[in-house]
Amino acid sequence: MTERFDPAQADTRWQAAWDEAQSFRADDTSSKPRSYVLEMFPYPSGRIHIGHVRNYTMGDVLARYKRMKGFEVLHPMGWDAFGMPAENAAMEKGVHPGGWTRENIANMKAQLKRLGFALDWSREIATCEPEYYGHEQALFLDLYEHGLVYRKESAVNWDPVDQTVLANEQVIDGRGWRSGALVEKRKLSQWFLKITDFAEELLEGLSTLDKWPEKVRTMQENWIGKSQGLQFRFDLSTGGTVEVYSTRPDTIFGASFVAVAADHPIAQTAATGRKDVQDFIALCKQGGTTAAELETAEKLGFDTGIKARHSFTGAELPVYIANFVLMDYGTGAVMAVPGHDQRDFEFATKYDLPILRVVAASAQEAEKPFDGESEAGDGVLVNSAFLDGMSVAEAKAAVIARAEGEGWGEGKTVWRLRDWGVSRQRYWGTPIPFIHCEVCGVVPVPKKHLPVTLPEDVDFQTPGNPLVRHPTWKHVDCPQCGHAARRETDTLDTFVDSSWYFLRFASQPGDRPFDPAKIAEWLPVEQYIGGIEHAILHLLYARFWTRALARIGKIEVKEPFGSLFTQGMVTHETYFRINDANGQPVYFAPGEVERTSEGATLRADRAPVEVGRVIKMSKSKKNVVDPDEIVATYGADAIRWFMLSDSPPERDLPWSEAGIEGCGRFVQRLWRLFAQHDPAAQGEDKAVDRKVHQTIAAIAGDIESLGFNKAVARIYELTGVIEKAAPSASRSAAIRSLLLLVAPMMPHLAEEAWATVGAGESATLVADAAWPDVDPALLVDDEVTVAVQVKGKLRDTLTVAKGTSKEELEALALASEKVQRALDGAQVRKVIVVPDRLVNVVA
RNA sequence: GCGGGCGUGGCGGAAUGGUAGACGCUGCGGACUUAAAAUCCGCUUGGGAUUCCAGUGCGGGUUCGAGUCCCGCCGCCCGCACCA
Repeated sequence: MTERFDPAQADTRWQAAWDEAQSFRADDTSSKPRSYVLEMFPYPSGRIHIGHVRNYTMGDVLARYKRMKGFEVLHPMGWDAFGMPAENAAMEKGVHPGGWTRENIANMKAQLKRLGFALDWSREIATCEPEYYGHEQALFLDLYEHGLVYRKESAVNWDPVDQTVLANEQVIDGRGWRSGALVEKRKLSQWFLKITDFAEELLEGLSTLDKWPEKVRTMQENWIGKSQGLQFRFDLSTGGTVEVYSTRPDTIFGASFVAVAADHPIAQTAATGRKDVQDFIALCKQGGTTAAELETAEKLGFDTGIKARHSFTGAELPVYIANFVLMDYGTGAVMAVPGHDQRDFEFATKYDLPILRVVAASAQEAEKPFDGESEAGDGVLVNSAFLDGMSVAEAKAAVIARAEGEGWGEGKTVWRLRDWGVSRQRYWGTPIPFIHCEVCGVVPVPKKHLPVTLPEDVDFQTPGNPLVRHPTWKHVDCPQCGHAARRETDTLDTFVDSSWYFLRFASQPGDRPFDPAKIAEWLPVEQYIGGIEHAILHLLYARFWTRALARIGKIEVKEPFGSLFTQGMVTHETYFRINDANGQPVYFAPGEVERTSEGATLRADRAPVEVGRVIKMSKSKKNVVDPDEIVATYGADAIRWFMLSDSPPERDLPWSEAGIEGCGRFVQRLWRLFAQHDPAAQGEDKAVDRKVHQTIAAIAGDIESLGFNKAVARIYELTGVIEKAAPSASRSAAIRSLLLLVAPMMPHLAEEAWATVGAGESATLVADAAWPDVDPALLVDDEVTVAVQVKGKLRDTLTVAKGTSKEELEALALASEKVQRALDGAQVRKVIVVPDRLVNVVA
């Protein structure tokens, strides 16, 4: 073996060897048990980001480990290739979205290959190719046939200057990002998927996902938001009624006004011939459509002059038009209870409306004033006639029972979850396979005409959807009546693409989306790994899509991801100087900066720069590092090792130059140790044997629970033990085991060393070698260290045989000089003994 | 605003309610070397000076014993339905 490990040549050599042997190709016909390891596929932005490296390294270690444990592993990769950045590039640089995307994919694929990931590239998918999205169109039509797709009006962000629909992220402070114009809400007829039909199922399914993080399940549960409430009617002074919904019918006696959405029929009626009302409604239409924006915007209202008659008290409640009430939510009208709802409280304060207390900590506090905010907590009902003295839950039930008995309302389950709007007024997405015919209405494209492909000749020089402007693409004949008709020009939300790609990975016939038998073999995904930012939307949509396909009989599996892991971000320090002219920071890249223990200086002028906070790597803050450069300098194994070291995988990982250097050093340290493998060495070293077997067992557990940082720490520990041990057969066996333990993490180093260490063994590639066996007899130590405390404070330790009796431990502890000194003659009241762990003497 | 999470040395972190700081990074000291690199060894929570005190964001509580459990704060991060 050479003196130094040379990653530059070893990396490419072993990557080629794996390719040639097709080591990581998943075999559908294998008799081995299956394991499907999947990481969230990337958007092809152009370059692999260090966060991808972390994500894919984790999956790779698990996939390689599973192979060593004898599983047939499916570990595929693909590209979430539709989306806005390609269109932005087209507008800014005049390149075609398709060309731009495909070039990015080629670059990123080469980058991934340089990292040595054990991926089955024969199953690579790009969602922007008709071979993928054509099947998606077929599935969309299947859902349509089963009544799970429909059209309705829904609001979008409209840029009145660019005459285009904006994504939420394109709206900055209520203005269009390019035009700077004030954004308006505009209603368009759009396509929806009936995810609400699955609300109950999706909620109940969460309880089966015991290998998902608790926090993700909680977030989804809250998102689905099942609530039991009362839908009821108030009589209006203008005649007729207003239908309202409340999840807190118990607080009905605290209602002091009624608020309706700006596009509620009552508001619309009130606006006829009233300029002031029309102006207010127009004001409500300003601004974006996001929940955060709506809820943080100043609460505005307009008193219509209409009164609603309170069902119990007969009080006349003013009816306001309010900007914080949403038409798509419940009935678009609410009974406002300022005392027990914060939004209502702010509104009431602003418009000087009564704030009544109907829930209090106790009956004695019925008249207690509010302390500047509403009180949403539990308590006892007060000032509420027949409800007085009840708990919130009892009062809810009582009000619902009364309303139903008297016929003015009914208990109703309402979900926060809304149907999924999938229409996008954009080019770079899956065309929605429908045709609009003046005679026949909305007609699905016959499946035999799929895929509906995107036209290539499009122009991005004008804002708006190029599909609408295209001279010929949208003009087709109606498939039913043959008359001239128009294609749907909306494309699908890219979340649809990522809602079934894991199925296509498992099976990819040419003539249909997948083969259900193959899906049954591979699914559910054993381990899914990705960012916490996908905790709700992507994961909920993928669960929905899977259940929808199961309901219409396409597949059997109901939950796509058996186990989920959400990894943290990769972060880095920021370096900047404040620009004197405008007070804004000017950022510098890590490569431009010399870091010292005291601070940092700019290489260019040797003058200091500020060291800013450690934050998520982002181009705008320039705190990014390029994985390719790291691989070129330190090799793939060093960057992989860094990704696994130190930080728990679910937490953020701060990148540091010193850290990667340390990883590079450790690769060489292992190489030197592997070179000491001596098959002829004789003699047994029980301590080394024990350490090795304990480490093998522990690391297997660490990898299976994705505790990579712990596995790394154990490898450091074992390395230290082997280095210090005298030569023996045990030591040589330990070196061989260590090599196998690091093989999933540092596969190139492991292959290079295996050529020597594993010479003559059946597996010629370490990629095909088996995980080392554990001798259970070697897992237990025969001696243990027991802590001795006096009144909970450590005073001594005892080294005793494992299993020493309670009585003996107590005697030994009391005999300790240190214990006696700490007791200082005090009377021993009690001795707590936990065998093999500790003795606590209580005085 | 609403929902979810996190908080331990100079830094990343470890610790089934049972010895807080494993392991790594940095820094400092030493060995080897003509020298450097590489490598190896030691020290590295604070205070007090020998075996003591304090300490896991802050304030309370439960317990023989709390980083871990409970209550109330503070700070930071993620998501909020058209970013992916």
